[in-house]
Amino acid sequence: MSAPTAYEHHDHHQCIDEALMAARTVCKKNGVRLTALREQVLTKLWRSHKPLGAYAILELLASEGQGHPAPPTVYRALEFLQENGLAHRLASLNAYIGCDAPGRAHNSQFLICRHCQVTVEVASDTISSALQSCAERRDFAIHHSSVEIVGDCPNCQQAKP
Amino acid sequence: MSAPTAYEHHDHHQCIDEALMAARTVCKKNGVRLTALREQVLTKLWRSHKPLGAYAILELLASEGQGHPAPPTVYRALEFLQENGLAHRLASLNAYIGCDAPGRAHNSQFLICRHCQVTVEVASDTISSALQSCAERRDFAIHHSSVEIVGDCPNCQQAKP
DNA sequence: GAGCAAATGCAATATTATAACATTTTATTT
DNA sequence: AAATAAAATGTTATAATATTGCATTTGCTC
Repeated sequence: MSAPTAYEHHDHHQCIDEALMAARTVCKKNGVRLTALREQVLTKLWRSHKPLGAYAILELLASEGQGHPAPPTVYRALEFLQENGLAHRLASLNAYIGCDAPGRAHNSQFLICRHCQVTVEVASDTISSALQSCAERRDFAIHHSSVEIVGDCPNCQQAKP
Repeated sequence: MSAPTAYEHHDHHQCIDEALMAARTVCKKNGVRLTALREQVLTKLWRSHKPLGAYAILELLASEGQGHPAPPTVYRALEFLQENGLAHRLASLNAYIGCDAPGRAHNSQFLICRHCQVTVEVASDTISSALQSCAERRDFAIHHSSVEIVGDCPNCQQAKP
């Protein structure tokens, strides 16, 4: 019984709830505070299986009554979430997404659909070790890596072939 | 007798010249025009083994007398160079770099030094096929990918350990 | 050289992100 | 519980990156 991928129909409410629970656990363990604002931002990210831009999040917050926050508010929350492994930034999109596996070591890659933008996080050991061996061969010491694979997700391949 | 990597000392003038020759060949083959402006931008990219931001290129152009071009000028040249496989955009840096192997199919990855910014393009089959098999397993059809590995290059590891 | 397409110039503006400083909230110490 | 320190958030302004739309020029074809 593995978790459904974003492409499959699933109980999305539950999916969000689980993410929030996991986030609380991680924050407790890290001795940091998952404040209301940070939790709201994380929720926005999880409501969407698509990456959200910082300004999109900003609008979502504004549209939900919480006043009209300014950019730094969102960027700081995103920074916090990233530092604690609860969210990722997708460089090729300038957008952010909730992390699939908070708490676990982070060596993830992303499959980004160029039609529907649904984005799936994967943690492929094969890819990781390919990166590692490529770097080693060149005496390069990896600090972190960004692997973003853009293409057609299963749904969109069917839809428009 | 393989080409030197960016880390090694080498005849950089020759390195630029070769890149320009290769670019001319590619453009002829593609039936497109390597105009003066495009060639200047490509030269700027090759003068540096470090990725350059669009506005940095803009300043270099300005500082070399050619009037004071506006952003679209540079962005259009960069777009052209990318379309013809002569340059790449590094998403994680919002910066651009000359392509190492113009003409050849493009399946490249980047090793970016976080200290000196020297960036090396590699074309690892191991990585490519790892990406491919990861995607296949999820019925994802790759269109293109962005692999940017950030860390410490050989020189900088020695310098500040 | 007239006509057309491609390239460039140019002005304005959109989008993404950060800096600097004031205020508020939370936790800690007394 | 009041005083203090630390963390988080609010606010304003601005930096950095990128694009749109339209005018002009350049180079090519006939």
